[in-house]
Amino acid sequence: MISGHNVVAMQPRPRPATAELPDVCANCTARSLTICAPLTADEQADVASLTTNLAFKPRQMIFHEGDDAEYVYNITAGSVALSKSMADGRRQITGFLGPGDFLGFNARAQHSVSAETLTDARVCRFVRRAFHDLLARIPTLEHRLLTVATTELEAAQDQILLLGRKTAMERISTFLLMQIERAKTRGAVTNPLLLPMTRAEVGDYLGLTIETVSRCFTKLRKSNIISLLNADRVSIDNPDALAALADSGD
Amino acid sequence: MISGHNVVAMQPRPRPATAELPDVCANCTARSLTICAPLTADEQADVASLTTNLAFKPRQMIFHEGDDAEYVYNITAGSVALSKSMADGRRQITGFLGPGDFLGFNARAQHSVSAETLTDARVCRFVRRAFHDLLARIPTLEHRLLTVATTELEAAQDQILLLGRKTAMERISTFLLMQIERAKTRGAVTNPLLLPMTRAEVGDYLGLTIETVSRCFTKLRKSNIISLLNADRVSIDNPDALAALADSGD
DNA sequence: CGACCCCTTGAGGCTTCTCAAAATCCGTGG
DNA sequence: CCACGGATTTTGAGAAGCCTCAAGGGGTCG
Repeated sequence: MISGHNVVAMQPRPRPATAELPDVCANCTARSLTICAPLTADEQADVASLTTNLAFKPRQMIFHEGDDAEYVYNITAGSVALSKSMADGRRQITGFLGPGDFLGFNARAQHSVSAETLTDARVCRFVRRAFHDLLARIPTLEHRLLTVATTELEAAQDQILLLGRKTAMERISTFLLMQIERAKTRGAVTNPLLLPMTRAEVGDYLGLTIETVSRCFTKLRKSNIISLLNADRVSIDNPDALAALADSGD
Repeated sequence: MISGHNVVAMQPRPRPATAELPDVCANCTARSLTICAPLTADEQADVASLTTNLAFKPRQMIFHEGDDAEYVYNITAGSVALSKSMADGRRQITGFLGPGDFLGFNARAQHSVSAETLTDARVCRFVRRAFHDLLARIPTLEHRLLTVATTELEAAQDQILLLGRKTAMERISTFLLMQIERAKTRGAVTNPLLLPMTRAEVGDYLGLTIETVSRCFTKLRKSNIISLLNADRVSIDNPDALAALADSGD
């Protein structure tokens, strides 16, 4: 058996048990405004009229790799993991997304990754075709999306460097720093840092096994660089040491 | 010493010895047409008026990671490698580009990767600011660029899966199949396949050492799946076996 | 023809993975 | 409030794949 993921027995793709929210979600419009600003009031109404708001529970699939890309989503609350899997069950998480991020915006007609919630989550859903029409109507929106896409591309390049050339300790250190930055950007508490993902998910994101992830956390703890208040609550005691480890090994 | 690249002694960033071509390159306009089609004649003239055409020799840097992103480039001929490096010289190639691909189109004001030619190459260069103005003037162009960016993002996700979860044999097999697809898309000869990059560059792309790359090629050769006519000319004798190896290990 | 560079091959070591078991956490129910 | 059960995390021992270091082979260009 090759490295990879504790195989979750490839379920026959249960459709997500989504719950339609009662009305157009105020958060969504607010978020879209944040993302696509500056839009006119008419444009905002245009965007809002196309959205359906959905709520997901933790560990629910929003869509699967290979599915027809019928919808485009914008996350309004919660965390989502994007992943790709191989036939034998090995899994790679390509990114963690949060409020404001787009999901399922593909060039092709099929989704290239799967999307699974890590926490309770809410999304605005657009019919794909309508979303593309919307982009054609609102160049500001398309421009904004291009900026988002190139930013994601840069993040992907960072991840490629991490996976191709960094050691386990460097990956974990980089990951923790990344999560701290995310929390800052979101205005969340950065210390102690809350990790919404399991060790298995961290491993699947960093190209490591769950055991290696755990061992690295332990090593950081024994070096007094972090403390584990909880499996998913990390106190960052020595950020400088963490930054040093992120680029120069152990 | 950690895995990585046969250190090329971090040169003090020699400026590229570029050569200005005499006039607006016909290829460039044609290429832009290919890429941004359908543009009106006026729009084409608009694009062409902004370009400077440059020629590069093999192994020349077009720009470095961290440099101010003064220009955006479009490749009209030749191959280019994008890479990121770590302080100790470990290098990761994030992608190989060819005719029609854009270079240096960033959200940020600094380049996030370095760009180096693999072969003789020609590029159309745009002043960054002028290029962004151009996008604002020609929504068709911006739309096309968004499609390009999302396509590149999907390629990056494939690369992330490869680096995070595939074995050396799987990486090499996947790589060869990828190169065959590229050649097909370009209308180039697919068999024997011409590899414009060295073993070191293949290694830096696949997150492997030069020795491991070489050993995998040898193994494929001894399995009668490929033949090496030359270090950089590969005959693909059993594409099906290669495809099988790409996803299921050795 | 020789020098240089790149590629190939070999031997040994190290990081990470695999397999296994113990410890801890957390929700549930008494 | 405490006990129980399942899941997750941690820890340990051994194996394996890939890397490191080293040397030899082959092609190209002056």
